[in-house]
Amino acid sequence: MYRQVKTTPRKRPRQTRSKETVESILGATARILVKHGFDGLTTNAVADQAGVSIGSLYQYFPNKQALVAALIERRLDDKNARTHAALAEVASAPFPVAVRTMIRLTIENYAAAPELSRVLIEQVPRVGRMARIAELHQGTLKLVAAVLQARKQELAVRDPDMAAFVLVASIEAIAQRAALFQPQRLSDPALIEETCTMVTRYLGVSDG
Amino acid sequence: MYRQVKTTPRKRPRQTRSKETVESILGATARILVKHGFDGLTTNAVADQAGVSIGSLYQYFPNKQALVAALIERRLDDKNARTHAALAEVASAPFPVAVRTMIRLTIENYAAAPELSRVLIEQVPRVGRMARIAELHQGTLKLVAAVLQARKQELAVRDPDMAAFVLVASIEAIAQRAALFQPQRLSDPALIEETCTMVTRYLGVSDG
DNA sequence: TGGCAATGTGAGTAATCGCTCGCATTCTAG
DNA sequence: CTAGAATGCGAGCGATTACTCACATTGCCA
Repeated sequence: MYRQVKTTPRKRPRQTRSKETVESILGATARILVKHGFDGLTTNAVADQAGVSIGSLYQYFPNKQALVAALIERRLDDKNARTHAALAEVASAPFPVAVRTMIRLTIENYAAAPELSRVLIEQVPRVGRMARIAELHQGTLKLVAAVLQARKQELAVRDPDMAAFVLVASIEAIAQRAALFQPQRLSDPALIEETCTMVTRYLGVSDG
Repeated sequence: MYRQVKTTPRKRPRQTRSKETVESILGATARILVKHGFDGLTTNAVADQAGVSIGSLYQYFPNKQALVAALIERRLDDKNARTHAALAEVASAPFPVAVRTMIRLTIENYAAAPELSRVLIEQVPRVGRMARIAELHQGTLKLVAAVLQARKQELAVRDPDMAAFVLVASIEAIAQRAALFQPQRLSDPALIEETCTMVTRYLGVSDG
């Protein structure tokens, strides 16, 4: 689709002040991206918002795309860490508890910054990271499938891989759509309840 | 987020040749948008691809955004017509049949042009139509909720509105993710089977 | 056939914006 | 304290692209 651009940093910040500069730049990038999209994300606007000079910006980021790539990387790392921690936490919990926890955490994750999530995903065809996303996503599916496989005796599941795919897609979509389009549902306990109901009934476990 | 741009046509094609011109322009727009994204969608590139002059393009479209807006409109109209036809078709069918039909049609819809679907949705913050999308989406939710409400006696559903939200989000996400990320699943009968299983178990009806 | 409406053309303009580079300032270690 | 590394600055350049406008061609109807 797109020719890939280099997003490797030119220089890495060593001093405190330069680390703060980079943080300011990335913070400004996120704010502008959410508010104005990629079109409104001019490097001069970022530098202005961050309170640094345009030359400083280019010290640490080789081009505009690299700004966005850095945000994407951070977000993927964060999400990956959270997912693994959550899965580790519920690995041996009873299914109803595990299901509820995963759903709750997924909703919380999207509720935190729905617009930023959305707009960053949209930049992927432009700045890269599709392979990383696919890899992390596959990783999550494998973990979920492994959990389903290990406890297949207690579940009404035919194919753990397919079940993992269907469930992950559904839970993520419910969380994302609520966050983006129906934020009032985020504070309605029924959102988690109904999502749990759907999952537990599908798995054939009673809704603890 | 964005300042809205005018996307009203400057002139409407009357003769066959001008209608063909407009079709060529929109066809080229779709192809370039899918292949290169909005960045690569220059009006000169569209005119080249369509085999028309840049001046002709501006005869019918006041600006670049209007090209994309026209594609979005078409897609929304198409999807809306399909959804309503499908819902009318299954309104009185037994639930297992109705569920299977809706899932199959949703998957087929996304399977037809997954990349174009994705990239058009992403242009909405840029060219408008969010209100229209929300309206159509609400319409679909209301229709589904009405069906669930009308047959609540036979379903294990607590709140038809919430159930409609959860189901529509899930089915659409499964279809979209399969189409975009795991196209091999599109030809696997288990995809429809498992999705049907999830829905019918959630609704508390037997999986005809 | 002729006149007017419909349609098509594309060179060129003005604005925007990504990015550079020469210079200035601050920090750190010997 | 000094020298060199680290960091910051911003005017300005060159490339790109959305769009115009004066002119040309085709279609249709009386």
